[in-house]
Amino acid sequence: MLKITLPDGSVREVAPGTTPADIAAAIGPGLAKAAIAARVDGELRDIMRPLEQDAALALVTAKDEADALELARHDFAHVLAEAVQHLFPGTQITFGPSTDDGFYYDFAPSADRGPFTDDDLPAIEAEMRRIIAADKPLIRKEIDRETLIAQWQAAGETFKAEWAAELPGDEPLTVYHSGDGWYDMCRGPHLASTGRLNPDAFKLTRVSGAYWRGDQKNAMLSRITGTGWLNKKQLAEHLTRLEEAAKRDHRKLGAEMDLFHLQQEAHGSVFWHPKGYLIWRQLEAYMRRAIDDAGYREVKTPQVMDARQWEISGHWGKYRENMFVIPDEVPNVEDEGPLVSDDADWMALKPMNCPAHVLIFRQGIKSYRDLPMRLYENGCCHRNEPHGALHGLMRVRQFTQDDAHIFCREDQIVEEVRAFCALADRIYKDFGFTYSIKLALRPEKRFGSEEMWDKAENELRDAVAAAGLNTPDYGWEELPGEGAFYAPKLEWHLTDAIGRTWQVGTIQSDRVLPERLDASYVGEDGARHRPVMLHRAIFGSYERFIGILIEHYAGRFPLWLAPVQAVVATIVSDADDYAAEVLTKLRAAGIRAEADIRNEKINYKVREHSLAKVPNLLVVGRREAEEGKVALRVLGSDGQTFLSLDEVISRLANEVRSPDMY
RNA sequence: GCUGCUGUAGCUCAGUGGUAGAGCGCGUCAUUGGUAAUGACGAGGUCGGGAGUUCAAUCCUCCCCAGCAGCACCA
Repeated sequence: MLKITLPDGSVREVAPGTTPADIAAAIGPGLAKAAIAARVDGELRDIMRPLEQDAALALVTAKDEADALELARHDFAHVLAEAVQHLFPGTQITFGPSTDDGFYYDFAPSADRGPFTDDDLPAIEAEMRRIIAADKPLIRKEIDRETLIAQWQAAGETFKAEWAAELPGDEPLTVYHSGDGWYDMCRGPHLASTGRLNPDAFKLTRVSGAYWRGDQKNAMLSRITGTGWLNKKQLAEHLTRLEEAAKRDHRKLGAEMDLFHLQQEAHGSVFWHPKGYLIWRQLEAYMRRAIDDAGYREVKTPQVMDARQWEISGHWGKYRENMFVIPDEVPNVEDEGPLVSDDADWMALKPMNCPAHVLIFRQGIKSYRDLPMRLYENGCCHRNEPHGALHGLMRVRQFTQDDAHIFCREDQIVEEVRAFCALADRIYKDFGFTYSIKLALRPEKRFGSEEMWDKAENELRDAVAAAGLNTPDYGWEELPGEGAFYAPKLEWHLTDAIGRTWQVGTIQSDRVLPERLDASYVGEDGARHRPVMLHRAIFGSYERFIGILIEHYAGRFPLWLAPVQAVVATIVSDADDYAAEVLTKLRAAGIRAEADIRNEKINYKVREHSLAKVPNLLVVGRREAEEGKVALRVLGSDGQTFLSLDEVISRLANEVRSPDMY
């Protein structure tokens, strides 16, 4: 007999081969119905999988939401695969996991049919519902590896055969059969039967391409993605969340609020409109105050440099596919012949600012007394990004980084990184972000010795500890293998108002570039030494950061960033003169204000400026004009307050200050 | 770059093998109205670009470009 310990501490003796489902049934019919899986010694398992030894057993029900969702999503993927193979014989199955909000399955469609399209989804959904309604048992079986590979090959499932052959270990593999002979190789666990899924809790959302095993060199598979939940309500809530996120889309709000636009003649580069550029200028001014205080000095470096310089820095060899290159000669103006000669010299638009900053450092002889030297640049970079990667402001081909390089001695690294952590902390909090910090450790392909990496990683660890940020509150985590090829890096991941995360800030120590560009300083000993170079950014790029801010604030910028901080709206034209007076005073107080004296009803004006997300609406009619007051309506509130003009001015003048000016 | 989808007025979208329509916006006129849409009239597009099929293409076919969703990429 086996001794099975339940969560309440009680022990049941059962015969070997008893399943968790049997035990649930023995406890009570309610539990038997609710139990969907089991945790056996902590491991999530099928409820129908026989117990073979003494174990601690906990039955899993829908109340264990994380487990229940994981099981359901995994099963949805399984049902999706079966449905597709029913409907489209000849389609090969490959791989289909659960995801954060659902599941997907990658298929290799038959050659004559080609990839799936959106039009196929309704039929597939219907077939999935049929399979769920059929309530087919999902039966786990162990199968000898060679047998399975032979079966897959016989069935023409070459991807599965490849996968099975390469799975590590030599123990038997597991497959899950669903009723009528269909099966997929899968570690499991699964629900006991397809009928455990809620047919109204999933939706196929898209088809797309995906490379086999995530490698561009491999075949392009056809991926069908769905979202899956435990019940209809959860699905509806999820769809609502997606709609809410879509409302914040910076591309949509950017157009509606007249902040910027993109067009195909300059795809990947932004046309900033006056209101959008106003936000940019606020951020720029804010950042300049911050870096001035922190002991940086601002520089400006060339947009175009000779290809030979990029060869020396290593970019020509490692990064050229992302660079825009320019012939260093007068283009051929004749109708005939090539635009440039075969032996043209080449220049390139800078994709990064770091080499230029080293070149500034190298001018003249630097002493240890000059260190740390912190050079900051609003550096406009161009990168020839793959077209499919471009996305609004988030991924562009021309962008401006808040980029700085700190040249310092080895013994200054920890303090410099610590100070940067403090600076970043203050800045992110000013924008209302929380964040987590990750340390990306040495990747497989890397330069430098193990000793150098040990040292570099420890320096960053020490600095984060010195800043007090290596705690769970700051999501402190180390990411093995994620570092740059020349250095480990610290990454700041912001969490926005609706819980999404964005990687923006970074600092990384670099001993490679100073070497390549032969940067040196004279030490106390009179000898030449290599400085270490810390690459760092807080916004990352102005473009992307503004994109993130638009979505974070849903377009309702805090007052100091709002392009238009107040609108004076008249009710009757008799108040026009007074409105002009109010406008003048607002502007004199440094408030970005406009007047709306159009011949429109006040309802119309309120609606329009509210939709335009103007933070303060100052309504003036005859009464206000006579009494020297305004009716202040603050965005997001229903009512209005009547204040004297002086009160409103002093109140707004106080509120429009940026957070670092308090 | 790869797979799929999309591309009609400033915006959102409808539509048809016989050279296009709505709402909003815009303009003009009337209206001076107290906190989320006053009314009337009017202007505005050759239907992403190129080629082909056809008597005839915005609509069908092909190529190109861009956008969108993923994948890959992201110093």
